[in-house]
Amino acid sequence: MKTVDEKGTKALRNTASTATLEMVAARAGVSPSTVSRVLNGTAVVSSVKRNAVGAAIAELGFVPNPVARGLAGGRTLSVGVVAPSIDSPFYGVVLRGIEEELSRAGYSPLIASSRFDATEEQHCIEVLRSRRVDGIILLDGGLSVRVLRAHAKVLPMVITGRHLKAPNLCGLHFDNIEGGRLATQHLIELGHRHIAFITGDARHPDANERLAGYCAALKEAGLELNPALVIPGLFHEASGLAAVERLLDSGERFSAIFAANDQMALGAALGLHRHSMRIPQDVSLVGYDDIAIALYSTPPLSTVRQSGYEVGQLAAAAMLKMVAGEKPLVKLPPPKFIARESTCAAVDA
Amino acid sequence: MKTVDEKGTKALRNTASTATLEMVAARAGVSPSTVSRVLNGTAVVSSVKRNAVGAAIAELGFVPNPVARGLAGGRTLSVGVVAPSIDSPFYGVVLRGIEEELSRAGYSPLIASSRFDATEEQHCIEVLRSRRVDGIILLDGGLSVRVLRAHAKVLPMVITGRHLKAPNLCGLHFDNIEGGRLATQHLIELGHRHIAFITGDARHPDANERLAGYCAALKEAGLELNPALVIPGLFHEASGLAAVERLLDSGERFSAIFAANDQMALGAALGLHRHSMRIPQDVSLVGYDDIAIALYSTPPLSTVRQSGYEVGQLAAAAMLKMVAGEKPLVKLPPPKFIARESTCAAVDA
DNA sequence: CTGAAAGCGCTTACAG
DNA sequence: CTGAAAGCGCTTACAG
Repeated sequence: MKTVDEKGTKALRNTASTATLEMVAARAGVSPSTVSRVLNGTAVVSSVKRNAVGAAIAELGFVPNPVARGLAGGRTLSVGVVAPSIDSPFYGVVLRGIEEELSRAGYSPLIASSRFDATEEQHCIEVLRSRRVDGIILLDGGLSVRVLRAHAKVLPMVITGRHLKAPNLCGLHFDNIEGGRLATQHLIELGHRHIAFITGDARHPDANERLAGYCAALKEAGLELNPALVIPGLFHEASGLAAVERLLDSGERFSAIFAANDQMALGAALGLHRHSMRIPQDVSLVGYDDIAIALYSTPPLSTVRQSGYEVGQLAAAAMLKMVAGEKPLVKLPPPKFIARESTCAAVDA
Repeated sequence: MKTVDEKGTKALRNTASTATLEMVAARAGVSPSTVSRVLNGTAVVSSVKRNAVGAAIAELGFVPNPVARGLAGGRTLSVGVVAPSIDSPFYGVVLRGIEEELSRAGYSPLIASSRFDATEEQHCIEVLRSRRVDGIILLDGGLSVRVLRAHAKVLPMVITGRHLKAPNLCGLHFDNIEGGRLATQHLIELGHRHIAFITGDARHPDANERLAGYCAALKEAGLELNPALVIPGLFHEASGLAAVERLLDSGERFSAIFAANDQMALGAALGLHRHSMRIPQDVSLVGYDDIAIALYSTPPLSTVRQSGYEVGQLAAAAMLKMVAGEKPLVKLPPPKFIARESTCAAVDA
């Protein structure tokens, strides 16, 4: 981290809030309206005046005040983001992707946390709207399509985790079925026949789709689905740990575990460790998401990559398109299996 | 995640932006000035009018528009937060602490990421100020005291990772020396005599203080400091992994490793695993911070707890005090050693 | 292509 | 204790 001193002090002086649009107008010898027009490209302005305004802006170091813009009915250059949790390994990088993409365009995110509760989520949206955000990005919310549509009547909405294509409403959705299939296929190819699956929170579409992918892969391979090997989880580490305990208690035979996300896989890894079962020698383990720490778990976790950073970036880019009045065209990358060290060939293959 | 439907649609109607202060004034039969006064408690208002206003507010479901407030020179009820990174396991929960504390008081955080760069940090501050935030919380920045003081002249600042007590400026700082000492003492008490230390980024005060604590504990125990056992790290997993490789290459004898943060400890754990060294049987390992995943690493990591959530909460609370014109009184909890399963008695004790 | 004017929703001296 | 008025910094019809 570099140290800023003289530089910082200097920057302090010509701070954004000093110059106003009115001062720019005076300096350029035009009316405030004209300045506003060149700023927003909202009308054709003669090149002479346009240049004069440009020069005045540069000389004064003028930066439009987003607050005033917001009040005047224009854009606030801010977009609301409601995340179920701001400090999860997955949503954290999604937020980073959003923040970077947005700030590159001069926009700021206004982040609110719904704590995995739809009522809170609704409240967050209201708060954000009262702050005049130009649009709202919802990360995996629990709101119905009807409610979403209603919001989209008022301002552009981007929502992840769902397929949706209504006016002013854009859904970003990974192919979780394919991802679930990929992970399961990998295990099957390694010779595993008894593959346990730790589900995610069933209220989450992603969770059910990954399960569907697991089932599909088994079926394609002609393997029977053993319901006793499907253990409910809740997407967090503790539930992964508990799932392994249940699995072991059940006495069912298994040589591999596929957890519906990395956090549960990490919990499962600890559970196996507690019972002195080695990964992957005794049990192969696969997660989902490829969160940052997956690379540094011991052993490094094989997983399905679903880049949170990209989700964030694409969601922000879609929002930027929408506020610009253009149609967003989002194409999410397909899920990809990442083989690391938590999987190996089944011994009883 | 509960599903909201009818409820959501309803909430949509009486959205915050509908009623204005003017409407409240009309309904209560008073002037807008009076409404503003009861809203802000900025002057004594007769109880009759106060009640009338209160009733009107309730009936209309009025919520003041923060944007208008901001423009009018009042508070925006928002505070800027600049974090080196928004998706790190440590800063993530700090942000959550801030968000929860702030939103409880009706404030919203405006989060910007400096990407560990002081120039970026300066830029973030400017952006936040142009957005008229009521104050700024800086997480571990690289700005000089002079620059901070200059900013504090204009708006309240809270900064973590430093001891500072200037007007309008409040520093929150954990006792890292004590924390470093605690971790090292624990290892010494277990009989370890050759304890390696993986440092943090030296440009970070925390890093040096933890090192100082390590040195102090060795000295107190009458152990000599072996410089070859102090390996530079950068606070991320990769550097922890690399540090173990260097340590092993050096041929120095060691039975324990103390990493200046949990992320490096996790990297170190992988490094040891790669060389078939078991934790804690072959090498004891201690981290610092107690990030969420420390509890689920294999084995669960012994560490020094420095609650990021509390840092966030306290920083936000201090800011709330300052914007209210009161003196913040922050008392951080002392660091605490958390013994888990990555440490055990030295075999050659 | 360009200005003057009104207005966004609040706050804050200024007068009572 | 309370109003009328001006103003925060911009945008946007409305007229040319």
